[in-house]
Amino acid sequence: MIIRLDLQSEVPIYTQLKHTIIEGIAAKELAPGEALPSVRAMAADLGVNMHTVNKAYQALKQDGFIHIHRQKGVVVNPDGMPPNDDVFVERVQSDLRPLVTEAVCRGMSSEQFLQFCSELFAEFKE
Amino acid sequence: MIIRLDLQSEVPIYTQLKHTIIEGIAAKELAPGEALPSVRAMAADLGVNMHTVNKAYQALKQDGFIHIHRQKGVVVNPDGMPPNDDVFVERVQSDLRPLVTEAVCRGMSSEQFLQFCSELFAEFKE
Amino acid sequence: MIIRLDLQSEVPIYTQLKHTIIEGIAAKELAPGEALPSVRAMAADLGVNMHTVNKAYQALKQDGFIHIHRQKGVVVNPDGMPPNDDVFVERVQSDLRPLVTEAVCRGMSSEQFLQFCSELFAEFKE
Amino acid sequence: MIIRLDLQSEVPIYTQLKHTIIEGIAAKELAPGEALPSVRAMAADLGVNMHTVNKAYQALKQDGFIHIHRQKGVVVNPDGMPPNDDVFVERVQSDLRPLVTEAVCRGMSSEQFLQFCSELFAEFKE
DNA sequence: GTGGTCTAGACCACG
DNA sequence: GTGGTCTAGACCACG
Repeated sequence: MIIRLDLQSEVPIYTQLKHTIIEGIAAKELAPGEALPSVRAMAADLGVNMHTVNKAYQALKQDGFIHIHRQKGVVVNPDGMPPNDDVFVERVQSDLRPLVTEAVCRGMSSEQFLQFCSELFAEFKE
Repeated sequence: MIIRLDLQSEVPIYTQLKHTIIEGIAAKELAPGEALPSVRAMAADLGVNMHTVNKAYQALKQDGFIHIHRQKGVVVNPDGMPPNDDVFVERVQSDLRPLVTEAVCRGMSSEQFLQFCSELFAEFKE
Repeated sequence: MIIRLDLQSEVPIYTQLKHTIIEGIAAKELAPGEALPSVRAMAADLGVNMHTVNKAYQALKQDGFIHIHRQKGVVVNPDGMPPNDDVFVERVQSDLRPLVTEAVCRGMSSEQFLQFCSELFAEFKE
Repeated sequence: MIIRLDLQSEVPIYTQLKHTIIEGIAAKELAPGEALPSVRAMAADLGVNMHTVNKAYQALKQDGFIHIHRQKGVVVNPDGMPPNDDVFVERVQSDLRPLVTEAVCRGMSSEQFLQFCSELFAEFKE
């Protein structure tokens, strides 16, 4: 799994890393139960600090995407992913809102917007 | 136009304000050429720091949503909205990506996701 | 509010700080809406690192005991405390279990144990 | 005696093992003088590291719950359990304190809390 | 070896 | 000024 970070981005490195790992799971490059590099190994790989990786891992653990075992190290949650619950639905809706309103202002059609969404789903849903 | 800010949100207040104003334009509550309250007045209204309002206004000006005149004050861009250009398209796609990948992981169907997008467009496109 | 930390303790400093703040709320020394010292001020007061205080604050925020505002700084949750929910009930039960089993082994009577609990409640419930 | 470990728990495995063995003694599943599996056998049974079992056993020996003989192996202390001394009383009180203060904050009644304690004692005191 | 905790110190976004 | 992020480096508990 190739991880590319944009150190110049507004998006914090740990958030980028979190997103990339979730993307890796969505793309089935990372299977449930599969091990992730240790905090130190990942940090060395990416050339970032251990704590930055740890922050991403803790956030992923908090959300239920990964488990952090004392023994096995870090693994993708073998019991499946966190659910499509109300909290997530609300987050999707509130994250979409400013994107859609700006699209409306700029004259991007709903068709084009939906097309982008569909293409992304197609990229991950085999 | 009623502006509700969530002071506990992770989203910076100036970003929330920017989003709300863009939403106001999308909803046609704010028409091109229409005046917005001065930085000072808006700050007093919302009970937030003048710096915060100023930052939101500057960002909106930068993106072409509003004009800031010394005399006429702040107005919604009378010449129309900024375009649906490549930069925006790329931003939409890169903002949608982490949302869609997490949706895929959590088992939210593309149909449900697209439905949310459609509903948002329906809310603003009369 | 006087905070005493035991730097030699097995209990991490940030956990001790978390406990002390919860105790301060239980003792009504800290009222809902009341401000706590900033991360830096608290760290300077206690002679510990900013990050250690921040970790305690983040944990308290996560559990709903405090709010961290960009503007007002850190305040005791003005909307009241987190609820006595199932998760807490289970935590109480699972934390009590090893304590009670060892008490049984050592011949501490349930009367004495309950007495200790009652005294603690009496100390905080006015 | 069935030992269930939660490998995902925050509680160290050796602590969980220690707790379980003390619980076994409290439940009279393990009688004074009764043999426990060797470090090696226990580790194999539980699928954990020998170091982990050894650490639990050493801690139990330190506290006076078990004896470790070169020849006879590991046995529950035949001379009875460690006493209900001041050190234990202080530990009970200091362990109860953060639990009770959080219960007070969350609005758990002392009655409910005491009830949980009583139920646990009832489970072990026949 | 691995994650957890802690420190010291820096820069930046936010207000 | 305040919290958020990030780095570099250290020690320790756990396994």
